[in-house]
Amino acid sequence: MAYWLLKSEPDMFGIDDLAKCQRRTEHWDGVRNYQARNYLRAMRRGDQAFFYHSSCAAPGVYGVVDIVRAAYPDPSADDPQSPYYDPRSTGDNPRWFMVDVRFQRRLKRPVSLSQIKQTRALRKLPLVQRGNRLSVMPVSPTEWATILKLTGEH
DNA sequence: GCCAACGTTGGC
DNA sequence: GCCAACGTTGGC
Repeated sequence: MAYWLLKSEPDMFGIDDLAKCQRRTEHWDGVRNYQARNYLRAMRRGDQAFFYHSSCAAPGVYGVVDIVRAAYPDPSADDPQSPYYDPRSTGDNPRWFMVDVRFQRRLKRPVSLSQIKQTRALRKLPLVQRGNRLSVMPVSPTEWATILKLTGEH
């Protein structure tokens, strides 16, 4: 099983929105960056991911989600009405993919970006690397455990 | 709102 | 293939 981190702007879609979804499950669609897409495609059912809130007053890790469906074509790429529309992606040759994620839990104590930056064991996280804007990134088992420790949950 | 950093686009 | 221009991300 692998670990990941998924960014989202809570004003658009936060961890609490996911908890309110039917079956607490939603498509993680709209990813339009090739590196992030490749990570999406590497995800397997049963993987876990941190739900990270970005572009907000207190950026950080707020919850844990389960990957409940591996990558499949993102239909918003084919929808001219969608902000994620990409005419270069076609039905028989899809360019963009999404996974399904299910709410697992909210962290009792979120782990802030500044905490993450202050933690030596997390220095290699793409999240805190200079200029990094990846919205989907891998998290090593050690990093995963380190972040959970920071929540005080163990 | 500012701005640094980055990815993408498109002319050549 | 180069690279300037542009748009986006995201912390502050």
